[in-house]
This record gives sequence, structure tokens and C-alpha cells, in this order.
Amino acid sequence: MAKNCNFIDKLRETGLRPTRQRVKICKLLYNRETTFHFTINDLVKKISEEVDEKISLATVYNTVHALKTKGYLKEISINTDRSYFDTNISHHHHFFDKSTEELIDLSDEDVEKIQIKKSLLGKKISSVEVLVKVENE
Amino acid sequence: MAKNCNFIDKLRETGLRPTRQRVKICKLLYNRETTFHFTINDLVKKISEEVDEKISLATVYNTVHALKTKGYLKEISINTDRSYFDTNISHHHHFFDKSTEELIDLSDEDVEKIQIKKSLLGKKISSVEVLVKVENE
DNA sequence: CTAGTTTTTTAGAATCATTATAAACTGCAA
DNA sequence: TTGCAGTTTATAATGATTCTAAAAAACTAG
Repeated sequence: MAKNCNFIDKLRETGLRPTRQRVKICKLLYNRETTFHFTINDLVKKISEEVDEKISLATVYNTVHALKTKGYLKEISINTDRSYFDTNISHHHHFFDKSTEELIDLSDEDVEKIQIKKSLLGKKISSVEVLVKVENE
Repeated sequence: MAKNCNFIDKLRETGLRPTRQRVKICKLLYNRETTFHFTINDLVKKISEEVDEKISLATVYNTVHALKTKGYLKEISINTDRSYFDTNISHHHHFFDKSTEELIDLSDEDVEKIQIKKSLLGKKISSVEVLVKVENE
């Protein structure tokens, strides 16, 4: 399958060995039309449904962590009880729907430029993230 | 001690029985000049240092949870690995110093008004929170 | 004040997500 | 093809948080 090659190269470029498991996980994550927001649990379920091979839980954690470290995944903190990851690594913000516990992308352009009028001595800003919580009307 | 009475009334008003343990925890949390940002671990350590009575871990969790539910504490999500709480319950934002893992208040006035240009059908916004991550220059 | 009811505290067990471990396996360079 | 460093795996360990059930304290009515 030609599609696999992309991931093999992509992984290789970042110094991650393109193992069978990593390639299959990358295919699941990135070979799709829309952004994928998921928890580890979501991903494990998806693997068991769509991948023709059992991948151990430890490997799922390792792979997600490696992709995150290499900048191919973003981690989003909403609750403390579980981690959300996002395949959209461009600079953007999020809605979090409290009713459905779903995460929804909010593009940078959809948020009026944010000006922080305070600064901290000796510190530089590394990111500015907006989280908009919504609920049913 | 006159100071205790405030907390006894405050707790009573919100329907929380002013037990010895709750009053002592409230004193620790609110009887101070500046906002207190803490994790459960921080609070447990502070109790063991400054309170003349052992308070069980379960009670610390219960009390913090009760105060949060009643709106006397805000919970802030930065990492997944631990929960931060904030005694400043006014609407405001935060700096998170990646170098020291410290949380610093950022008042609402210090952030230029945030306009969200996108809306979700059937949903209403319940909060807009900005997290500014900083690191050493 | 006192008895009875309800809520809270407590120590310890249980849970759940995540990380560590160590042996078996695999990708890759020579 | 061989050898080694990097990976995967099952399982154990960890650590934060929640649950449990009995003892203690707070409240309420009399």
C-alpha cells in the first residue's frame, strides 16, 4: 500500500524507526480527512476494531508519546482524569463540549488576536492557548 | 480566634458543616494575603507543617472537592498528572511557568478582550480560559 | 442537656491511567 | 547474514484519586 510509505519516511525523518506497529498507528491517526481528537482509550479501541494485529497497551503509550515528543501530536489538558491528543498540530485553540465531553478545533483565525498586557521578568511566552467550554443551550 | 468564625459562617452558608477539619483547611487556604495555587500534595504538606492535628488524606480530598463544588475553589488543568487548585475564584487567566511548574494569576484586565468568531449550533459558551505558558529567556 | 439521626472523618483497600521492567523480537548497517 | 541497538510485549509497579465501612462528631427535636 503506497500510503504506508509516507509514514515510513515521516517516521524515519524524525529518527523514529518505522516499525510495523508505529506505521499502523500512524495510518490510523493521519490517514483521514479530518482532525482526530482522541484519548488513549479511544485509540486502543480503534486499533482493536481496525487493525489486523494486536498492539500492546505499552506500545500504544510509547508511540503516542514518541509522536508527541517529535511534534506530530499535540496534547490537550481539559480534565485531570485523562489526556486528549490532537492530530492537528498547527497553532489553534479548542472548544470543549461539556455535554458530550468532545473536543472541537477552533482555528487561530476564529479567535480575535490575543494581547497579553502583562509580562514576567526573565520569562518568554512559549504558547498562548484558549479553551472555550460550551454546554447545551 | 475570631478569624475562625468567618469560615464557620462561610461553610454554614454553603451547606457544608463547619467541622474542625474543614475550618482548619479553610484557614490555611483563605487566611492569607495572596492567592494560593496548590496541588493536593502541596496542601497535605502544608497541613502537616502548619496544622496541630493530623487530617486524613481522604478528608483533604473531600474538603477540596466540596469547596470546589460550592465555588470556593477553581480547578486548573495544566498537566494530566496532577490537579492544580486556585483560591482566586474571580474570572481570570493564568501563566504557567514551565521552568518552575508554577502557576501565576493573570487578571482578566491584563488580557485584551477575547472575541470568538465561531459559534456552535445549540451550544452556549460557559467559559473562556487562556493559559499562557512561559519559560526562561 | 440528651437521645437519636445524619453527616463526616478515618485508615486502609480498591481503582484506574500511566510508567517501568526485563526478556524476546526486529530493523538496519556492515 | 550477523550483531547490536532500538522496540515490543506481558506483566508488575506506581501514584493520584476514590471507595468502604466503622467510629466519631455535628445537628435536631424533645
